[in-house]
Amino acid sequence: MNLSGLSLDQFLVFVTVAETGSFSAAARQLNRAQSAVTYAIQKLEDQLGVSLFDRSAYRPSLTEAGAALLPRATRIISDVGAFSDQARGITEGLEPELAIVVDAMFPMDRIVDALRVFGVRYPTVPTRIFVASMGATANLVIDGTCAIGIALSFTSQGAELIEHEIETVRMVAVASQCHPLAAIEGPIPNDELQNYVQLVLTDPSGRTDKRDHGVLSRRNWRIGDLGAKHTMLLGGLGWGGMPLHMIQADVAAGRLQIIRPEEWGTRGGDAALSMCLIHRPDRALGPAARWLSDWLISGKRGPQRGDAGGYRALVDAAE
Amino acid sequence: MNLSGLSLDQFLVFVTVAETGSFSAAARQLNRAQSAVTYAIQKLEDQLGVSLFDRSAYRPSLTEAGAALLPRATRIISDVGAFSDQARGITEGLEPELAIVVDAMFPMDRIVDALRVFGVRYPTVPTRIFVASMGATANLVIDGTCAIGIALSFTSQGAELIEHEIETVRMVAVASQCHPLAAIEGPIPNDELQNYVQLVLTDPSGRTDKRDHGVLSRRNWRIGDLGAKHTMLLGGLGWGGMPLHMIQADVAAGRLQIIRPEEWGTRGGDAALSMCLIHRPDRALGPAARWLSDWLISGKRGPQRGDAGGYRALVDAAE
DNA sequence: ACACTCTATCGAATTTATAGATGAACTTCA
DNA sequence: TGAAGTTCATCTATAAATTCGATAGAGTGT
Repeated sequence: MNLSGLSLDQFLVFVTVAETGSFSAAARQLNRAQSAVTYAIQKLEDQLGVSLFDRSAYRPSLTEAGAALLPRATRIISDVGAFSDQARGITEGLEPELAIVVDAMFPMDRIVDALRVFGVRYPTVPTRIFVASMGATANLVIDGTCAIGIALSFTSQGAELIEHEIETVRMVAVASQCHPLAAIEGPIPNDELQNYVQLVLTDPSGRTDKRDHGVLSRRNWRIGDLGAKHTMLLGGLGWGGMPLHMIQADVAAGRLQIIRPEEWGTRGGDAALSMCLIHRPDRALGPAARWLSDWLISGKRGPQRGDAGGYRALVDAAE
Repeated sequence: MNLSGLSLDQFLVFVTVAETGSFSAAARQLNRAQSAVTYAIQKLEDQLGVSLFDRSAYRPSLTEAGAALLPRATRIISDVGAFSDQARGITEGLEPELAIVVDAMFPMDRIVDALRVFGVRYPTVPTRIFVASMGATANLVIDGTCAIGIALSFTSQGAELIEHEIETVRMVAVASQCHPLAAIEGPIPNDELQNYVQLVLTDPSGRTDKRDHGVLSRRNWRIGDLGAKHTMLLGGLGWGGMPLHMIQADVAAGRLQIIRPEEWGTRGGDAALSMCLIHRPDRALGPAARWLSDWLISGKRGPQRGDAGGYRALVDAAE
């Protein structure tokens, strides 16, 4: 990698001259002698082999080449600004980056919504989002990969994790429209269900392997990924439980049909899983993580697409 | 704007040390003394107030802060590389940037396809795409705003522009499914059409105002924008001509119905407009513009989404 | 015509980066 | 376990760069 001797300062001077429209004005703005500005630009032009400003008039004007190169220079300067902003944030106690893990069953638009506001509130904190299933979610928090996680509450049992309930996800059993079970109205008895393949989300982590939740059929296909399960349900490979919010569109479009296993109905009405925000008690959350946790726990919603206010509304929401 | 005294060289050293995993190795790679590398990193850490490497072990390792800041530094370095690549391209005769204008009727995916390959062939040439209607297209080429344009051939008549035909666009008359005309099968006589509003694309530039193409009705609504015309047709406000490729999906979905004005049918079968690539004869095209022209004139297609080969195929297509 | 502002240039002073040498800590390998 | 080879921090002298301040020539505006 070769920088051909270019320096950041040259870019800054280039951008400043382009903005102010004059070498002298740029010098004043940068608190430097005008000759320093002239020197910097001349050297930059020498190094690039390109003339950036046309000095034939009283005030210099960008050449075609200068105009074409300016956007890249501006971007470099603003990236450097972002770099030092982030560094300053770190010195002031902000976590360098924030990793979170979200259970695949959790409605992703809640997360997207929160992160939209988060990005405005903490522009310098890079975030890393993992999506995992069941025990794997808690594991990423336990091993410290992620500062906070959103998981099914029972998956973190046994580990010392702090839980805050933030939402319940309604689970429904569904089957493809073309599946035999879809034709049955009303509660479906157990022994009928047992004739068909049940698609069961399996825990790749082994943390909850012992427990099986709502497994009614003898013929189980175990799938590690909720998206894959979704696809298989759509493909008519079997029946299985899904979070309501993920299959609502399919039900409305007639691609999937909600079915009512007898046992699910009696056992506590419709199945509702409670999702918790979890984090390790022995690791203090940084300011950004704390803010995001509070936001999610409080159930706040940011301004929605189509709301009035635009970016301004985001800034307000971020306090 | 304050750069807090940061220098590009520091970023380069930072990235190099992170890549090589050692101060000494970085020094060798940069052809500098090891003390210079140590000095650069120390100074950077001082300026940021953040420790970037943990030197407690034999080999330095990135601190958490260093790891978080590294991506931004890498990006800055690569942006600077792009900047000097672009500058070098300009010195070697590449045009600083390429502006083209495309008639709204032209199938945009042809352009997107060409630009995908173009972006690989000429990564340093920023492109600017205008979309305009009728005479406005030619005007942007005539006044020099755009080096090349894609326009209906008749819109450039009278001006000295070089034309190359590259494609014909089939025009069809359509009306909303719920429009009375949609119910009529077979050719529709003129005096029947005259009872309904015809939506006519108007030329905002005045270049082709004299000529009216295919205007059959007495009741005309003139619209300056093809997308708006599309929307109005969908809304059932009238009938009008549209490029076939733009309304095919609507016809298939039953939102629009193709109708057959008697006069259109007799006058030269189905209306086909020939689209030309145009440019000024008195302005030599730069290498990038010439390449793009040749590509479009030759009717080449780049690798499509879903084709094998991925990025490699793009590079091959770009020669 | 006059005062003002602009850019280019020059020399001197200052700041900054660099190589090279040295020492302490660590790794590797026999 | 010991010897040879690395690695990084530190120091000094030197080389390179950037900066200022002054000056000159040219354009602007009143």
